[in-house]
Amino acid sequence: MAEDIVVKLTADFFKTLAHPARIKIIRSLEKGERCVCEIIEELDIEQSNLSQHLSVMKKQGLIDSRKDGQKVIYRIAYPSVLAVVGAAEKTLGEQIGDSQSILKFLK
Amino acid sequence: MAEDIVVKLTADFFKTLAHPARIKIIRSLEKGERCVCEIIEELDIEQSNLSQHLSVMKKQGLIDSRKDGQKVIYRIAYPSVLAVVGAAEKTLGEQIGDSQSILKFLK
DNA sequence: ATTATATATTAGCATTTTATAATATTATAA
DNA sequence: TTATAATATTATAAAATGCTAATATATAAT
Repeated sequence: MAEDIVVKLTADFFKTLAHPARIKIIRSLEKGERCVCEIIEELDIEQSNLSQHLSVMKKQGLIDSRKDGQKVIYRIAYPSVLAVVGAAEKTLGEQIGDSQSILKFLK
Repeated sequence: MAEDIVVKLTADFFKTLAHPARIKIIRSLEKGERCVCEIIEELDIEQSNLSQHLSVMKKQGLIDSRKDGQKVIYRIAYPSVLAVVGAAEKTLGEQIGDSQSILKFLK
Protein backbone atom coordinates (compact mmCIF):
# COMPACT_ATOMS: atom_id res chain seq x y z
CA MET A 1 0.00 0.00 0.00
CA ALA A 2 1.09 3.59 -0.59
CA GLU A 3 0.71 4.40 3.07
CA ASP A 4 3.39 1.86 3.86
CA ILE A 5 5.79 3.82 1.69
CA VAL A 6 5.08 6.97 3.67
CA VAL A 7 5.58 5.07 6.91
CA LYS A 8 8.91 3.78 5.66
CA LEU A 9 9.98 7.25 4.55
CA THR A 10 9.05 8.65 7.93
CA ALA A 11 11.00 5.96 9.76
CA ASP A 12 14.02 6.53 7.54
CA PHE A 13 13.79 10.24 8.18
CA PHE A 14 13.91 9.64 11.91
CA LYS A 15 16.72 7.14 11.48
CA THR A 16 18.80 9.89 9.96
CA LEU A 17 18.28 12.00 13.07
CA ALA A 18 18.87 9.10 15.44
CA HIS A 19 22.53 9.73 16.19
CA PRO A 20 24.16 12.20 18.56
CA ALA A 21 26.70 13.33 16.00
CA ARG A 22 23.98 14.08 13.50
CA ILE A 23 21.97 16.03 16.03
CA LYS A 24 25.10 18.04 16.71
CA ILE A 25 25.54 18.64 13.01
CA ILE A 26 22.00 19.99 12.78
CA ARG A 27 22.68 22.24 15.75
CA SER A 28 25.89 23.44 14.17
CA LEU A 29 24.12 24.36 10.94
CA GLU A 30 21.18 25.88 12.75
CA LYS A 31 22.59 29.37 12.63
CA GLY A 32 23.87 29.22 9.08
CA GLU A 33 25.95 27.27 6.61
CA ARG A 34 29.32 25.94 7.63
CA CYS A 35 32.22 24.14 5.99
CA VAL A 36 33.30 20.73 7.18
CA CYS A 37 36.36 22.23 8.80
CA GLU A 38 34.15 24.38 11.00
CA ILE A 39 31.67 21.64 11.85
CA ILE A 40 34.38 19.24 12.89
CA GLU A 41 35.63 21.60 15.58
CA GLU A 42 32.39 21.16 17.46
CA LEU A 43 32.17 17.41 17.15
CA ASP A 44 35.09 15.48 18.63
CA ILE A 45 34.91 12.72 16.02
CA GLU A 46 37.26 11.79 13.21
CA GLN A 47 37.09 13.61 9.91
CA SER A 48 36.17 10.52 7.93
CA ASN A 49 33.42 9.70 10.35
CA LEU A 50 32.00 13.20 10.08
CA SER A 51 32.12 12.87 6.32
CA GLN A 52 30.10 9.68 6.58
CA HIS A 53 27.50 11.31 8.77
CA LEU A 54 27.21 14.25 6.40
CA SER A 55 26.81 11.83 3.53
CA VAL A 56 23.95 10.03 5.27
CA MET A 57 22.17 13.27 6.01
CA LYS A 58 22.63 14.57 2.51
CA LYS A 59 21.39 11.35 0.94
CA GLN A 60 18.29 11.65 3.09
CA GLY A 61 17.86 15.23 1.95
CA LEU A 62 18.21 16.89 5.36
CA ILE A 63 21.20 18.94 4.31
CA ASP A 64 22.66 20.32 1.12
CA SER A 65 26.16 21.29 0.12
CA ARG A 66 28.10 23.40 -2.29
CA LYS A 67 31.76 23.64 -3.05
CA ASP A 68 33.86 26.72 -2.36
CA GLY A 69 37.45 26.18 -3.38
CA GLN A 70 38.68 23.17 -1.51
CA LYS A 71 36.03 23.60 1.11
CA VAL A 72 32.57 22.07 1.10
CA ILE A 73 29.88 24.17 2.70
CA TYR A 74 26.88 22.45 4.19
CA ARG A 75 23.49 23.87 5.07
CA ILE A 76 20.15 22.63 6.29
CA ALA A 77 18.01 21.82 3.28
CA TYR A 78 14.63 22.76 4.76
CA PRO A 79 13.94 24.98 7.75
CA SER A 80 11.26 22.50 8.75
CA VAL A 81 14.01 20.05 9.67
CA LEU A 82 14.80 22.32 12.59
CA ALA A 83 11.15 22.23 13.60
CA VAL A 84 11.34 18.46 13.86
CA VAL A 85 14.27 18.64 16.24
CA GLY A 86 12.55 21.40 18.16
CA ALA A 87 9.40 19.33 18.48
CA ALA A 88 11.39 16.42 19.86
CA GLU A 89 13.03 18.68 22.39
CA LYS A 90 9.65 19.92 23.45
CA THR A 91 8.54 16.38 24.26
CA LEU A 92 11.80 15.73 26.09
CA GLY A 93 11.18 18.82 28.14
CA GLU A 94 7.76 17.58 29.09
CA GLN A 95 9.17 14.21 30.04
CA ILE A 96 11.84 15.72 32.22
CA GLY A 97 9.14 17.79 33.86
CA ASP A 98 7.80 14.48 35.06
CA SER A 99 10.33 13.81 37.77
CA GLN A 100 10.01 10.05 37.79
CA SER A 101 11.38 9.94 34.29
CA ILE A 102 14.69 11.54 35.07
CA LEU A 103 16.56 8.55 36.42
CA LYS A 104 15.48 6.43 33.50
CA PHE A 105 16.94 8.98 31.11
CA LEU A 106 20.23 9.62 32.80
CA LYS A 107 21.30 6.02 33.00
CA MET B 1 28.94 18.59 29.30
CA ALA B 2 25.22 18.75 30.07
CA GLU B 3 24.45 19.65 26.48
CA ASP B 4 25.85 16.32 25.39
CA ILE B 5 23.28 14.60 27.56
CA VAL B 6 20.50 16.50 25.85
CA VAL B 7 21.93 15.61 22.46
CA LYS B 8 22.04 11.97 23.45
CA LEU B 9 18.47 12.09 24.74
CA THR B 10 17.33 13.68 21.53
CA ALA B 11 19.06 11.07 19.40
CA ASP B 12 17.58 8.26 21.51
CA PHE B 13 14.18 9.82 21.15
CA PHE B 14 14.51 9.76 17.38
CA LYS B 15 15.89 6.24 17.50
CA THR B 16 12.66 5.13 19.10
CA LEU B 17 10.71 6.57 16.19
CA ALA B 18 13.09 5.19 13.59
CA HIS B 19 11.19 2.04 12.73
CA PRO B 20 8.17 1.53 10.46
CA ALA B 21 6.36 -0.66 12.98
CA ARG B 22 6.74 1.99 15.65
CA ILE B 23 5.48 4.72 13.36
CA LYS B 24 2.47 2.54 12.68
CA ILE B 25 1.95 2.09 16.39
CA ILE B 26 1.94 5.85 16.88
CA ARG B 27 -0.55 6.20 14.06
CA SER B 28 -2.73 3.52 15.56
CA LEU B 29 -2.79 5.27 18.94
CA GLU B 30 -3.26 8.67 17.39
CA LYS B 31 -7.04 8.56 17.70
CA GLY B 32 -7.14 7.07 21.16
CA GLU B 33 -5.94 4.28 23.37
CA ARG B 34 -5.93 0.72 22.11
CA CYS B 35 -5.18 -2.72 23.49
CA VAL B 36 -2.43 -4.83 21.99
CA CYS B 37 -5.01 -7.06 20.36
CA GLU B 38 -6.35 -4.09 18.41
CA ILE B 39 -2.96 -2.69 17.49
CA ILE B 40 -1.72 -5.97 16.16
CA GLU B 41 -4.51 -6.15 13.60
CA GLU B 42 -3.02 -3.14 11.82
CA LEU B 43 0.56 -4.27 11.88
CA ASP B 44 1.27 -7.58 10.15
CA ILE B 45 4.03 -8.55 12.55
CA GLU B 46 4.19 -11.25 15.21
CA GLN B 47 2.73 -10.67 18.63
CA SER B 48 6.04 -11.04 20.42
CA ASN B 49 7.67 -8.61 18.08
CA LEU B 50 4.91 -6.06 18.64
CA SER B 51 5.37 -6.53 22.36
CA GLN B 52 9.04 -5.76 21.96
CA HIS B 53 8.34 -2.60 20.02
CA LEU B 54 5.80 -1.46 22.60
CA SER B 55 8.35 -2.13 25.31
CA VAL B 56 10.96 0.02 23.58
CA MET B 57 8.51 2.87 23.15
CA LYS B 58 7.31 2.66 26.71
CA LYS B 59 10.84 2.61 28.09
CA GLN B 60 11.54 5.75 26.11
CA GLY B 61 8.40 7.33 27.52
CA LEU B 62 6.57 7.80 24.23
CA ILE B 63 3.64 5.65 25.27
CA ASP B 64 2.00 4.55 28.50
CA SER B 65 -0.10 1.56 29.40
CA ARG B 66 -2.63 0.34 31.86
CA LYS B 67 -4.12 -3.04 32.47
CA ASP B 68 -7.78 -3.86 31.92
CA GLY B 69 -8.53 -7.48 32.70
CA GLN B 70 -6.26 -9.58 30.59
CA LYS B 71 -5.81 -6.77 28.13
CA VAL B 72 -3.16 -4.09 28.20
CA ILE B 73 -4.22 -0.73 26.87
CA TYR B 74 -1.62 1.57 25.40
CA ARG B 75 -1.82 5.28 24.77
CA ILE B 76 0.46 8.05 23.62
CA ALA B 77 2.14 9.56 26.65
CA TYR B 78 2.36 13.15 25.41
CA PRO B 79 0.37 14.79 22.62
CA SER B 80 3.58 16.50 21.58
CA VAL B 81 4.85 13.14 20.36
CA LEU B 82 2.31 13.39 17.57
CA ALA B 83 3.62 16.83 16.75
CA VAL B 84 7.08 15.37 16.20
CA VAL B 85 5.76 12.86 13.70
CA GLY B 86 3.68 15.57 12.08
CA ALA B 87 6.71 17.83 11.76
CA ALA B 88 8.67 15.04 10.08
CA GLU B 89 5.85 14.48 7.63
CA LYS B 90 5.84 18.15 6.83
CA THR B 91 9.50 18.01 5.83
CA LEU B 92 8.87 14.87 3.81
CA GLY B 93 6.08 16.66 2.02
CA GLU B 94 8.40 19.51 1.16
CA GLN B 95 11.02 17.08 -0.10
CA ILE B 96 8.55 15.28 -2.30
CA GLY B 97 7.48 18.64 -3.66
CA ASP B 98 11.01 18.84 -5.01
CA SER B 99 10.58 16.42 -7.86
CA GLN B 100 14.19 15.40 -8.19
CA SER B 101 14.00 13.80 -4.78
CA ILE B 102 11.29 11.33 -5.63
CA LEU B 103 13.37 8.66 -7.29
CA LYS B 104 15.87 8.69 -4.47
CA PHE B 105 13.09 8.06 -2.01
CA LEU B 106 11.24 5.34 -3.81
CA LYS B 107 14.19 3.09 -4.35
C1' DA C 1 -8.41 -27.33 38.51
C1' DT C 2 -7.94 -27.02 33.66
C1' DT C 3 -8.08 -24.57 29.65
C1' DA C 4 -8.05 -20.56 26.88
C1' DT C 5 -6.79 -15.80 25.94
C1' DA C 6 -3.83 -11.78 26.07
C1' DT C 7 0.54 -10.20 26.60
C1' DA C 8 5.52 -10.35 27.89
C1' DT C 9 10.10 -12.27 28.08
C1' DT C 10 14.12 -14.69 26.55
C1' DA C 11 17.65 -16.74 23.61
C1' DG C 12 19.82 -17.04 19.38
C1' DC C 13 20.71 -15.65 14.93
C1' DA C 14 20.77 -12.37 11.01
C1' DT C 15 21.04 -7.75 9.62
C1' DT C 16 22.26 -3.08 10.14
C1' DT C 17 24.87 0.55 11.99
C1' DT C 18 28.99 2.59 13.62
C1' DA C 19 33.87 3.78 14.17
C1' DT C 20 38.60 3.31 12.84
C1' DA C 21 42.19 3.17 9.76
C1' DA C 22 43.89 3.50 5.45
C1' DT C 23 43.62 5.45 1.04
C1' DA C 24 41.71 8.38 -2.63
C1' DT C 25 40.27 12.75 -4.64
C1' DT C 26 40.26 17.58 -5.45
C1' DA C 27 41.90 22.10 -5.15
C1' DT C 28 45.41 25.29 -3.82
C1' DA C 29 50.09 26.86 -2.85
C1' DA C 30 55.04 26.75 -3.12
C1' DT D 1 55.22 19.48 -10.30
C1' DT D 2 55.42 18.58 -5.67
C1' DA D 3 53.46 19.35 -1.47
C1' DT D 4 49.69 20.61 1.46
C1' DA D 5 44.95 21.15 2.89
C1' DA D 6 40.10 19.79 2.78
C1' DT D 7 37.05 16.33 2.11
C1' DA D 8 35.40 11.71 0.56
C1' DT D 9 35.58 6.76 0.03
C1' DT D 10 36.44 2.04 1.22
C1' DA D 11 37.21 -2.07 3.94
C1' DT D 12 36.69 -4.16 8.08
C1' DA D 13 35.58 -5.24 12.71
C1' DA D 14 32.68 -4.31 16.63
C1' DA D 15 28.38 -3.12 18.52
C1' DA D 16 23.52 -2.49 18.32
C1' DT D 17 19.13 -3.75 16.53
C1' DG D 18 15.44 -6.64 14.92
C1' DC D 19 13.10 -10.95 14.02
C1' DT D 20 11.65 -15.64 15.01
C1' DA D 21 10.57 -19.22 17.92
C1' DA D 22 9.87 -20.89 22.19
C1' DT D 23 8.42 -20.19 26.74
C1' DA D 24 6.47 -17.60 30.62
C1' DT D 25 2.95 -14.97 33.08
C1' DA D 26 -1.44 -13.28 34.25
C1' DT D 27 -6.30 -13.16 33.93
C1' DA D 28 -10.64 -15.15 32.82
C1' DA D 29 -13.76 -18.86 31.63
C1' DT D 30 -15.37 -23.65 31.96
